[in-house]
Amino acid sequence: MTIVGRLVSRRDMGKNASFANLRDGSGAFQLYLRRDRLGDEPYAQFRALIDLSDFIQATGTPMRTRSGEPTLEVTEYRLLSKALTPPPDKWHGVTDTETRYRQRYVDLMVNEETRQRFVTRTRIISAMRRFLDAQGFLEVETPSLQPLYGGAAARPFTTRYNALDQTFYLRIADELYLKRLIVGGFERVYEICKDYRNEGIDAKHSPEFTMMELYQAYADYETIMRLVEEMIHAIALEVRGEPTITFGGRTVTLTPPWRRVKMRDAIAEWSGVDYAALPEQANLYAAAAAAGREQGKDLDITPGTVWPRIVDELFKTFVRPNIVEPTFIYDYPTALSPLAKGKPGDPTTVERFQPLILGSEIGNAYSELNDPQEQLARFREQSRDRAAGDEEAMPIDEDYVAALRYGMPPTGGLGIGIDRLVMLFTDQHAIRDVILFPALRNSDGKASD
RNA sequence: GACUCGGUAGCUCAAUGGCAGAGCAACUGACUUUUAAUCAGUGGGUUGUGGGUUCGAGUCCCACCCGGGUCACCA
Repeated sequence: MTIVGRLVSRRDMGKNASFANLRDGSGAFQLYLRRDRLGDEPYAQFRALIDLSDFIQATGTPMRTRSGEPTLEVTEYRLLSKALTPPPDKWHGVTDTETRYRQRYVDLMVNEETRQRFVTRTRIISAMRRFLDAQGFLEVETPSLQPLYGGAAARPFTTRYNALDQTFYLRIADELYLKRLIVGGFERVYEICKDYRNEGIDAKHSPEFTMMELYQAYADYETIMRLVEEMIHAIALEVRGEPTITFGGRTVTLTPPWRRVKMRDAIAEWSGVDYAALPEQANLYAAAAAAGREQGKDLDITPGTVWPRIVDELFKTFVRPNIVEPTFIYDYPTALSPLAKGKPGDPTTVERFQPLILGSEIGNAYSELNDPQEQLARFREQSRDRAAGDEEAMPIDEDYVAALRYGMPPTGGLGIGIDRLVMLFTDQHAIRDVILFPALRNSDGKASD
């Protein structure tokens, strides 16, 4: 029998024998090295030259020790590659968060739990791919470098495209490109890719994050709700072997159908405020502030806060913490969603929903706005907000409007934040812990340019 | 960006303003079924950086750097 791996521990017993453990991707295996089996010279060299973290290949005969541990009694070994830096403390490992992020390879080398977490991340993504592929979705690739950004409300990273001698932006979303593909005749497309938003970093936000977006022709947001609950359920079965997840000590079942609650009803139920009956900003503000006082909740609003922000704040403060079981919150105010299709006969509301699990928003979906004139009007509204100082309002994408003029079928769309989903599945409360190499400032403190 | 906690040996951590230490790792030696092996010994430090107070600073003060947390920002 021959095995290879990294030397992760050793116990030398006198001049004539050693135990050691080799680890490879499948686990660790014990070696027993005796001078009388290996020969004087090779054994002496093992003692003198082989260090922890070296990669070696060992050949020998399988045996069991007194305590019954499967062990390879080595007759021959070979150094495959040499480690110059010794590994961290064998018992305490590495706990320093900065080291774990900066030198993730050390974290992975030492902490089995970290390795497992990233394996789970990969399994979640491949389960998602399998599910979508089986549903007939076509995985596509769209540009990361875009002459015009759009598809979300966010500040972009800006860069220079030398060959084109033009300013480009790193994508904040792939939405507008994917919908161009729907116009082009693809009926089910998806893309799993990095989006980049030039904004703050905290436990739930990383400027560089992974998103899955999909678009399905001849579908609406109700179709997408069914797809989401089935997909997340399927991923749980595949990754965890059961339709549940446990996060922060709470366990929920993901079996469809999930609860469906209208945004308006949810806010009315938990805060007592019916925003649809209060179209005037001043009235809504007064009602929200009163509800906050009554329930002793601290709302982050001022008399100047715009109407849609107050609705959002009501939702965040009163509703979100109470949504534990998987739930679709649906039918959002139009002002929050410039790319979503309005509800028939109700210009104040769009066909949009967000799936919530254990208080966490794992995605965003809507019936896509496919009316070019309406879309242009919404873009112009954004453009006015932009002129008024809203840096996150979307720029007008003339070519996207031109695409819609060729006709886009009724379409349902979805975005799932992969990192947040992985956080839920792995019970992690910091997004950095599900990203292999989270962005950190230069450790020497010097600017790099 | 604000507040707050932290940064000491390769790793995990100690040290009333008074000689900078332990365990693991490394190195030397003992031990041929150990597994956090055991035992004896040795070496290892610009205490994040730069100033200041003091007879004396890891410790107190100021500025800065890096990281965590909370908040703000981010639907």
